[in-house]
Amino acid sequence: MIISSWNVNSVRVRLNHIIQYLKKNKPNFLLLQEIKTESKNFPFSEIKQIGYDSEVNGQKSYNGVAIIYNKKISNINLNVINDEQKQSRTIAVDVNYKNQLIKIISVYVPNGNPVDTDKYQYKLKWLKSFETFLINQSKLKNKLIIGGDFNIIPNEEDVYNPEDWENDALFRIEIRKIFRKILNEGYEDSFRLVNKEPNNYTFWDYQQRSFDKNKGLRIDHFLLSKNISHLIKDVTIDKFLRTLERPSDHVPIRLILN
DNA sequence: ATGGCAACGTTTCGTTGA
Repeated sequence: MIISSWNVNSVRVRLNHIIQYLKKNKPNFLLLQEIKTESKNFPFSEIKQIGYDSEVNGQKSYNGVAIIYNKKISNINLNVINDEQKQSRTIAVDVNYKNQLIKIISVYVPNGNPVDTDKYQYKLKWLKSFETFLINQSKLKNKLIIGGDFNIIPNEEDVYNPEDWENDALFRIEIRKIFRKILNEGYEDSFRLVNKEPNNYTFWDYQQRSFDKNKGLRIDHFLLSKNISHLIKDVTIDKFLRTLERPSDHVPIRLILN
């Protein structure tokens, strides 16, 4: 089974890239973030034409997440946590894989900048309640795959110039500690299980030729509950998508399961 | 070569993102 996750920065602008990606890589699930549209304007029929169904938690202008899939799913859940600002940042489905029930979550964590505003406080509170949800799931011994834009740079090797980012909402110690706490509660950063090399990024800013200079960030992640981490065969970053005309500033990450 | 983002909504600029 193949599961990909991609912050597309507008599903309507990126539709051709998405279709190209589905045809080429044939993931069974594609988790989207920042679709930037209401659910009713999601391109359901264009995606259905190439054999995929879609579940959508949309929002006008900003945020919005979705799951595109070609497997039998159940238990669709918009909003796995209570979002105090009612922003569309999570969607989950269950799938039966090798006789075990696995919950697949597409997540778009708040950015949190600037750090001296309520946007940062919102990120902190949001992450705390997401952490609580994941701890509860862990206690229940549930099997989870969480893919998405976490807006967290986990470590120094995940950013081109760490000293420039020390006080940024993506890299503050306080934020990185929450990420570590989640891992300590029984989750695996799947990419780091298969690749220890620095400078592997999933995002490059549109500005200042960041992609050409490889000035990027690793902020898109696949976390797996440790009770299914043995299923991880490979995790790749599909950097090619950043070279297309009018790309998203993020590229997909792709999880291949045994 | 010596500069330089993009998407949205309502516009033709302000806001947001990372």
